Amino acid sequence: MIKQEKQREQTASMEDYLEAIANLGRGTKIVRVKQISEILGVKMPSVTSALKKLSTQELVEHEKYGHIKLTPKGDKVAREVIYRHKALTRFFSQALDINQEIAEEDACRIEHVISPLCMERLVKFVEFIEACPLGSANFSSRYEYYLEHGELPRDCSRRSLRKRK
Amino acid sequence: MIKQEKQREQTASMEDYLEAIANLGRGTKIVRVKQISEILGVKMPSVTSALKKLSTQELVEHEKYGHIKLTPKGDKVAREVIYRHKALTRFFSQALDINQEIAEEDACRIEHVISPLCMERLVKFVEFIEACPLGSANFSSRYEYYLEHGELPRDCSRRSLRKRK
DNA sequence: TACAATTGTTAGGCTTGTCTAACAATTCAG
DNA sequence: CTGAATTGTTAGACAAGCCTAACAATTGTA
Repeated sequence: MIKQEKQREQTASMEDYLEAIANLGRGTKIVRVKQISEILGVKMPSVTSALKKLSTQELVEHEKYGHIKLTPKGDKVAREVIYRHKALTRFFSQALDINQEIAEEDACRIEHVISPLCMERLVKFVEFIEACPLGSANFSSRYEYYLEHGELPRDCSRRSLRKRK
Repeated sequence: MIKQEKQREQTASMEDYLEAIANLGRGTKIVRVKQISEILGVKMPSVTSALKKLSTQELVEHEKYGHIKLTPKGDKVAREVIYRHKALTRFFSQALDINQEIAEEDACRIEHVISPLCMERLVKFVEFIEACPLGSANFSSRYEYYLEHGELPRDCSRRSLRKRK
């Protein structure tokens, strides 16, 4: 709970705006203030003022009543946020067996505060339990058994492993 | 990145204050404004004003220049935060093999935003990989191998499992 | 006990990010 | 092509949470 020194270059809010713009702008689609406001659950004036702020930071291109587009710099930040978002969602849904909706919600909040190291390890962890045959074949199912019954499955020891179908 | 409807009853800041007071007050120790300010990395006037706010919410007992103490209600909130803090730290350090300092830092931030379900699953997950012999005996070491070499260890299949020492 | 050092509070300012109300531009339908 | 509907912007207010400067209470010490 100790406050930390080093801080992110963008606030959670600004990261949300960048992320939303990136997602809405997929494949040359036109991005509108209204859409951003709906996705983020804020009113349009909040979007306008965020766009102004992001413009002065050269993360977004935006002129009055005109197009909205990420600069390369803004796009880079957005892609990083989206990467964290996806990785977290994947961890929660695949590794922890949490339903998509809640997995997304938590990812939305944690994506703004997790450190690069934890992020990297989480990704490796998911890769690992997906890649390792032991993981995919047995780990998940035993974990699920544990979730459901609150105790370890009978085959949860090396000795009995080969007997599993 | 979609903004969510339901929100916590306390802000991250207020949770931090409650957590700090609980930690400082362990075993009838006297809690001081100065200490809180140092732990949280804020100035004393910020603490005073937070205490005022928490008093009106009946989470803290505090009179001018006097003692600082959590009410039962405040203590409950604090214990929940501390529980999340510890569980997250444990997950990062034990399961992801992240050093204590960074594990704590991330826990400090994530403890304020993680959902009850993800929290619960994370706890179960750590319990599971600690309890399951397969986990403790092999899982960790194989994960560490993977972290270090970026590829799966040779024994990462059921067939070769019994050969492992 | 008195004064110096320390601790705590008050007052007021600042930033971030939200909102509402009012107005302006754009778009669309007839 | 023009007026109505929609979309976007501006202006200004507000809450949270931090800060500094100034002052007040408490504590400790000679």
